[in-house]
Amino acid sequence: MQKSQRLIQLIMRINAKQSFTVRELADEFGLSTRTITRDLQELSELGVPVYSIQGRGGGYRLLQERLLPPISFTEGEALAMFFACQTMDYFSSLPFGEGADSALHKFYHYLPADVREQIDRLKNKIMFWSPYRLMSAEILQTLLQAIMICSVVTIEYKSSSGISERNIQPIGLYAASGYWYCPAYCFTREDIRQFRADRILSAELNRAIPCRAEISQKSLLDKPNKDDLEQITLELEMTNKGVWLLESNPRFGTFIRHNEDGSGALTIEIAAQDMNFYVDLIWQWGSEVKIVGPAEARAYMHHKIESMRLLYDR
Amino acid sequence: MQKSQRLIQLIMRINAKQSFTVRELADEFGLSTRTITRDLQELSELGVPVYSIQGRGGGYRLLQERLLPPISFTEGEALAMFFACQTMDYFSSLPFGEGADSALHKFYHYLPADVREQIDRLKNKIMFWSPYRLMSAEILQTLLQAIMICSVVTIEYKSSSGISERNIQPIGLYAASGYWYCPAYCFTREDIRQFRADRILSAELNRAIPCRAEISQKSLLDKPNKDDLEQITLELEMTNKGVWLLESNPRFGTFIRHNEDGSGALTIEIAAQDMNFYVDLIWQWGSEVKIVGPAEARAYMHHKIESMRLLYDR
DNA sequence: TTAAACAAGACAATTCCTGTCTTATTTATA
DNA sequence: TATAAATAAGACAGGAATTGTCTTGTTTAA
Repeated sequence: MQKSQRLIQLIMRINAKQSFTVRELADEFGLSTRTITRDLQELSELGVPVYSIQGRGGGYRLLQERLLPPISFTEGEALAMFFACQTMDYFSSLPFGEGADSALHKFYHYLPADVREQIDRLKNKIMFWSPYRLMSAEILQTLLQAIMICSVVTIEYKSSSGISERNIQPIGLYAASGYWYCPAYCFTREDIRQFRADRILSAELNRAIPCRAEISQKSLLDKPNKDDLEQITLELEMTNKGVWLLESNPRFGTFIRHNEDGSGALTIEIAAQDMNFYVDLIWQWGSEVKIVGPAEARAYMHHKIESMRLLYDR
Repeated sequence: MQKSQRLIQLIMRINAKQSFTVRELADEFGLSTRTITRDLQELSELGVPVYSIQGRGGGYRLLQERLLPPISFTEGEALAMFFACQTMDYFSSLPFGEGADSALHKFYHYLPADVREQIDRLKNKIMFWSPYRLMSAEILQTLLQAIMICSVVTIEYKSSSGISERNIQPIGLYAASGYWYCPAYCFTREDIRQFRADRILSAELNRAIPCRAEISQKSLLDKPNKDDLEQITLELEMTNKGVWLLESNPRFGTFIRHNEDGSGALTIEIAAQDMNFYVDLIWQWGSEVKIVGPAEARAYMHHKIESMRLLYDR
């Protein structure tokens, strides 16, 4: 193998190991140590971040960084990655938010001029607005670490009824509609609960409590099994505007039955225990969406209206 | 310059041009055409996607793709890019969603084994859930194209009052709380309006109408100047739970005044024309958040309560 | 103190790289 | 149809770069 090709191979090889000795590589490539030494020197001059440690047990190390071998991306891919990283920029509260920022710069810098121009044209024209940056990075980081090493975390959680201390074993983290959520097994409630990360006031790894193996196996994709819960049927009627409002709602959109005059109706099966949640949700649409049944849902609605009257009628 | 280093230079040079002849490069590097031919052959064997066209006007071309020179990323950067691309995956309705997907695979494939393992451990544990995928990619693509070439678009828009046809000149695209929005100059209203992309039923470039230069200059960061609008002061009172609810709301969170008993109050300046919008927003919190003033806001609230009573009391 | 690493110079043998020359082939254009 | 402008690729010799060996140092953990 010629030198020019060997150098590229070397980059990949170095990439795969994080630490190695000259002797090792020399044997691997069937070359003398002198040659490998020279190659490494050259790579170093070309910007590959390796450094050497002399002495027994020494060797070459990658500057705790990893290289990527020369990959080629298509223009579309490069664009996509750029904007993807820009998105991450807004997730600065995430442990690797910082990485995204620096990757973004490297990426941008090495792009061919015309792709860069295209990006410039779009830069201020496309945005992913997200309020996630409001979160404290520290707590997310603790949660993330707990997920990785399957540890229990002691948190202070601020629920509507006040602040309480709990031990939880986090299953994952997900961002949805502007908030970070952490599904976790709660040792107090002895069940899986969703915690909103911004309501966790403090979080600390707690190694005293052994973690539950069956919990650490779970992934975010495992849906809680709601089959065994009592189901009820929610019936709604919508005005024309109500239809328009609900059409784009991922929860209800697909269930709408359209009437000829533009109004609509909707029937959906929900878990009985979620009823109040759904009524509160539907409340936001005011008189555009009417709850027809069940009676308990209507009763809760009446109750809400009554408390509004009391609040405003004096 | 030695061959090994020249090859890396060559990659970058090729990257910058999309098309070139052997002669050109030979002059540029001060080498014979034969050498360059050999180099290109070698690069081709190393996976650089160049191809040649023989005959007059021929030359070498990059396979309509662009290469990136060998960049090195840190482990953190690689992780960030991976998750960023995964995010993009959910934005599959975006024109470059597909690119993100393929970039993701390339990226993942070339990562060193232990970084890959780390990603695997986190893959199902961190997610960015977004409902953007519900959007038709076609319309977003048309809008995006219009933004790039500064063209007018004829759209069918579904507002609450029905479907209408309009000519608009898009300024940008942004994703927020699960929807894509397109701020654009509306030729019908003769003003800038926000269009929700999923309510655009069809979109077609319309080159017949000349675009407005002052509009194509605008970026998403240009905030509409609301200084000249009439301002009113909205006053709210919250229960303990109301405080808890509003704390995490980016619109109100920072303005809360806390009382000793845990309840709170809030004063915020808003544009008079946005009042109904704000009252509708506050409505969702029911009796936890009370509007104290101005009188018009309370009147609108009363009106909403009354129509709810009528709807449910018969 | 020793063994295991890296650091780097010198030099000859060898390999490879490069330019030149050559012959073909392809393709657009006049 | 001829021509010019491209690529494709073989052969070969001279020169340049690469390589291995040998050597002398230095650093560091055990």
